[in-house]
Amino acid sequence: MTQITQRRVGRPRKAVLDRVRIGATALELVDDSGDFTLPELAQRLGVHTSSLYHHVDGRSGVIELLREQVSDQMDAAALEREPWDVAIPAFFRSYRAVFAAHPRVVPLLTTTTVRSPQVLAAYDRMVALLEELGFPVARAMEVLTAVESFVIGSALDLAAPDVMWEIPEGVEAPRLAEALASQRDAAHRAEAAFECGLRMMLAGVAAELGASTA
Amino acid sequence: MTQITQRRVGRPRKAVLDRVRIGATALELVDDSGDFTLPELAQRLGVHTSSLYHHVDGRSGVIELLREQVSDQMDAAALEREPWDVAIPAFFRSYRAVFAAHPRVVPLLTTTTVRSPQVLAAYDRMVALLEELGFPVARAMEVLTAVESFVIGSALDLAAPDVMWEIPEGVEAPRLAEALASQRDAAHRAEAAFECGLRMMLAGVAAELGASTA
DNA sequence: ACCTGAACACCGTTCAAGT
DNA sequence: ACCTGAACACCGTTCAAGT
Repeated sequence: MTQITQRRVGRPRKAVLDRVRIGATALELVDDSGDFTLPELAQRLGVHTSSLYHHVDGRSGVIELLREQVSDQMDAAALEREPWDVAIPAFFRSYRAVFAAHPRVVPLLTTTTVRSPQVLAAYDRMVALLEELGFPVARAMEVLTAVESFVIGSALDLAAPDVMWEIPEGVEAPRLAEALASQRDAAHRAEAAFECGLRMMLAGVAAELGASTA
Repeated sequence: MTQITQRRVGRPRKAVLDRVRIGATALELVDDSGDFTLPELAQRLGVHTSSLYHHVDGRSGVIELLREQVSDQMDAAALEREPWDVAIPAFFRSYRAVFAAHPRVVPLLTTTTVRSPQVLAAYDRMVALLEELGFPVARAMEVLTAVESFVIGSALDLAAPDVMWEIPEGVEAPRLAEALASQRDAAHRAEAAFECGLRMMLAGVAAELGASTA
């Protein structure tokens, strides 16, 4: 019986790795376990840790791939809709929906800069929309950054433990305790708060516009 | 010449470490370098890594201490003011100010649950305020969580690199590019966006109240 | 109770060797 | 160009030994 042993050393005829496969596998890993290490990732890919360095710039490079993976799933086309107060919430809902599907990646992506072409295109479009509404450029950026902060915070809320607040023994917080007790499950809670905040933000845009043109 | 060599082994007469000193030193370290390791922390404290385990539960325990350090600096008393639309922004400004003073700790604190008595007292008071305004409990929690998400996102913005968005070569985003160019320095930018968002959120509270009681 | 020093498992990164 | 295997520095955690 001839054992066909695959060659184990040297360059394979066809590359076994590519950036997309690495990114997709890393996303799976984070979805499953909440974090990733390069050895774990390499194992899932059936490869040695050092092989990864031929395709990505170490751990931080993998995080970049994670960002690309989720960015690609956002619905940038949502911003083509009319009018602005349909387009903007539609985009941010898709933004949040992607993170709701992958909550555990959120903490990994909070610190770095946005470079994704699609996401940049979306923000470019939003700046244009806000300017059309009558905001001067500087004000448009303030509004946009404020909304962005809210959305990022809401995404983090998805990754948070079931309870955002926990009242230890001996601490008096009766109103908060009652309010916490009245909440539904975690997923519903986070979504309701997001929708509420989105409405508040849109009301805020209108108010800012009034103040800005007056 | 008699060399007075300090004893180096066994329990010291008086404990050299305590939780507050560990927390304060960890905060310094994160302020300086953006992160911390237990060996680094131990070195600053003039002690061996393993000594830390007599006072805190490893690395995650140190992160808890960091949370306590910053929570203690928030102005929970701000919520005693009147009326509500002075009290609430005053509290969140102090909340943000603490993180503005320690931006690099923010990414370390995003995932865990709030347990700090002072902060819980603040949220308890805010629930009460919102209920007095006429919100049912469930709605009050939605509003509060939305504002909290915005504030956390804004705190993260402080830790972010100078530019939140970066347009790579070949990517078309003329409006966004222009808007980015018009911005002032990072600190000013983040603060202006925060103040703008806070105004928007307050306008949103008013709008929600109208919708809720109508 | 509290600090030490050694030990362990694990991680990220580098690099020469192989095709 | 791309995978391997060994190597290195470093980290978090544990624990027996010492006072």
